[in-house]
Amino acid sequence: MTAEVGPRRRSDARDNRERILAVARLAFATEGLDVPLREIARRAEVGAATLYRHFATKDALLSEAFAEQMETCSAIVAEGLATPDPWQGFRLVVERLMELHALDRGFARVFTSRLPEAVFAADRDRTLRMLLELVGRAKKAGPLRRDFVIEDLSLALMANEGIRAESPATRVAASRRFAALMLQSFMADPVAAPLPPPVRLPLTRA
Amino acid sequence: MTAEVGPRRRSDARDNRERILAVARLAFATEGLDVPLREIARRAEVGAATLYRHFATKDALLSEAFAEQMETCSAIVAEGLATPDPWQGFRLVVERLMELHALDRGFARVFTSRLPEAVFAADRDRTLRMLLELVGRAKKAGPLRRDFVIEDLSLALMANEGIRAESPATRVAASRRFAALMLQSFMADPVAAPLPPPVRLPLTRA
DNA sequence: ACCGTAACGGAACACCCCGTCCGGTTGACT
DNA sequence: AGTCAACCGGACGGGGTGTTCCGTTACGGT
Repeated sequence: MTAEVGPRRRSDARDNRERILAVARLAFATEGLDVPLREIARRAEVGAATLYRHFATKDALLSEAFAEQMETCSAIVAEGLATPDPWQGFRLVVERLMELHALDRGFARVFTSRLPEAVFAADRDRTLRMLLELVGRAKKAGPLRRDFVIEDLSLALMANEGIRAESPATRVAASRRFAALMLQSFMADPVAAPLPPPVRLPLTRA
Repeated sequence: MTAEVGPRRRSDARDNRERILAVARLAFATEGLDVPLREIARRAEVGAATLYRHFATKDALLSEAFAEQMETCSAIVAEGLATPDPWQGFRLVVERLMELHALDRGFARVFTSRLPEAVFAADRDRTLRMLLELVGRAKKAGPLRRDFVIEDLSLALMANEGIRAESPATRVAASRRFAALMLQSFMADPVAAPLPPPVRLPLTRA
């Protein structure tokens, strides 16, 4: 799936493609999905048509741009699954996923929606299976409440998306506290643990 | 501020105004804030200009449309404050506010943003003061964790907003479970209590 | 050095939105 | 009934977005 030589491509085209992807990733991450394609083209110093020649539609661009993050998700879950203590693994997954989603608004949005573009479906399913396994272990080991369902994680991630803030830093800080709260509520025999510092939330304008 | 007779108005105009408000409330509640004004005008069987004559700008319409819900919020908090057991009061407030916000997406959005249109500022501040009082009592009584800050409620409400679903019913169900989870994490000496039923989340498309 | 063709970029298309202006219509008071 | 202000709906201008058209450029193999 990578580095197929394919028909010899012109090198400038290849460069443009990379540049567009890089710019798009940054833009979507920091500004969300509704960044105009024109703007991305402009920042990549490319005409609109060029962008469309490389990515037939906006969705296509989104899929490609987020493939990387999708793999990061997989990796996070895999790491959680590899952690000896299932609860620690679960906790790590929740914290890391939420942080990732807080840092990349666009990806968060795509992740909780469904753009079942083939690119995603595979990773998604694999990740989901690993998650189910991890959840099973964490329940069996005791700390995760028995009535937890995988949808509760979706719920938590969607909710995490709702957290808006002026700066990414603020958003991450708020998200961190939120993750700690959620984790607390996921415990079978909860113990009130200290939380990350509260965040002053200067409500966003839009 | 209400029912000023003012200069005799034509009755048809008055009717139109009411109809527009009713339609707008419904539309904003079920579809969010970005319903085109034209669409609202169309549903109210009124021309665009008519709508603008009654409400100078979209923000003006929003303010008027949500004034009612804003009062409902106040009422909820007041009721919570009037509840003998502070924790029960707090719990009631969280549950009711979240349900209200789940039922009315538009209002939720306006509430967690700041449209400090004079109409709101007053209610908002009053409500906030009551909330602080309630939080203080709930902490003093014991059940609410000491490191809870009022921003955590904002956080929870924003997060609640992130919960998307196809139907309002699904959204409310999901929101209910979410509220229960959050309440659990707000407790100083948490006891894992049963949760509302989990919700299958057929991820939304957009 | 040359030239075919892949790749390019700006402008144009089609659509949607907010907010305003205009000529015809209708309610209410005399 | 008559009159006039207030109201009405439709058309208009300005701005924005995803996507496509088409004349032009410049890569890269010979």
